[in-house]
Amino acid sequence: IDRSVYVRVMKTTKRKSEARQRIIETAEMLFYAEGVRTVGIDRVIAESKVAKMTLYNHFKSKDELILEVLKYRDHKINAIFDADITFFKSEGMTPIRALFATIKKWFDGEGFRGCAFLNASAELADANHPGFIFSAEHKNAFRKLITDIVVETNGPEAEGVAQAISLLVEGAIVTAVLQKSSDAADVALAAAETLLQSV
Amino acid sequence: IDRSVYVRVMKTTKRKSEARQRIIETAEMLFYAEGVRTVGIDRVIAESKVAKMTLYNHFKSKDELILEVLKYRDHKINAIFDADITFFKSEGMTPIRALFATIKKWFDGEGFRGCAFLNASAELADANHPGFIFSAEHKNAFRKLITDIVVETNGPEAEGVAQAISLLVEGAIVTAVLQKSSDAADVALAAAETLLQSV
DNA sequence: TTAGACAGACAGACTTGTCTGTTTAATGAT
DNA sequence: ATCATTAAACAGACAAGTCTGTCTGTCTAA
Repeated sequence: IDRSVYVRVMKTTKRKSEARQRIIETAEMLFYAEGVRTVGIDRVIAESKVAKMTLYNHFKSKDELILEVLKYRDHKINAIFDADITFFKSEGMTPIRALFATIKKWFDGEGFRGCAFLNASAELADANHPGFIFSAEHKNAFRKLITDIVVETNGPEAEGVAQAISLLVEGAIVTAVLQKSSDAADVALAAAETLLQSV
Repeated sequence: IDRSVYVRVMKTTKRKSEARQRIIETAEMLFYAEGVRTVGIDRVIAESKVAKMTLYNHFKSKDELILEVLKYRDHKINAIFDADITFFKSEGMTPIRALFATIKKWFDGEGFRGCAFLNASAELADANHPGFIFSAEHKNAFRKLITDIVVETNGPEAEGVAQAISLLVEGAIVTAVLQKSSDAADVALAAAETLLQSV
């Protein structure tokens, strides 16, 4: 392989990723805090200190930016959940309790405003929007995470209960937002343990 | 009291309510189907066949219209739920099963797009917006409805379980939207009955 | 030298909300 | 029974600001 090509690619990639990453992270923050529709492109470029054309060179439209931000948040939230669950398990919690401790910590975190994917799908209000479709996929993956945790301790016969626990978690998320309280996480955990006992 | 004043008030009220009601019903339909932010005032006046000033005579701003539409939908949905639950109970279902039959029917209904109040609070993205506050109150009332149904058959000691069932229902709503399926209602019912058995 | 980032003007469509003038329908008076 | 009055509704232009997306030109760093 021609070395100069490799160097150019690397340089390009590196420079690219700096501005692009700044845009993504700023947009993620703004979109989550104030909504993907409320926050305009001008706001994103101002706060990420980027030229407008830089943004439009990396993303062909706002809709594409929204999708990329959701993908970024998907990776980020998955990593946080993995790390937190691992930590709580290392403290001696059962996997289920570690899951709900992670959720409660999330609810109590500064600036918690619910699930970015539920919010985005409500805001987009269009089941064909790539962001809506991606949100549905994210939820499928999240349900699988819960299923793995349930099966880990209660065996494969508890797989059906995992579906119900997923509903408890989703319900707790939207309830926590409207109640401005993380109490729903406790209610959900108690119910989840009751359901698991009945397997 | 001066009779002419009374007459004038009546006339005013009656004329007023016709255009106002048309606006409210049209806006409810549009807001639910496409979102309160996506649908503009021009769209509402065009489809309700009303002059712009007529709308602004009845509602001082779009935000006020949103709030009034949510109040209208609150009454409407409560009436539908009451009627459907009563019907399903008359068919011999237990109150809990009647509740979930009503929910499943709602999910399977044409144009189901989730809970208007959850959608609105996500779209408004502002916990101080009157529409957000009203949505929280609506959810409190809905949770009370569930509690009453649970207590009706399982006694006051089941009140705690009602909180969990509320989470199952809220989770089922958002899940049904993303999965484009009413299956979540069945999962929620099965879990609710398990929880009630353990009281 | 060259590709990307920066800066900012600009187009064009869309937003909410205001304003003016006309039409409609119900009432009270003749 | 007809006519004048009056309040609401209709129709649509308009202001002022927002939005996304495009374009041009300069700067920077490898």
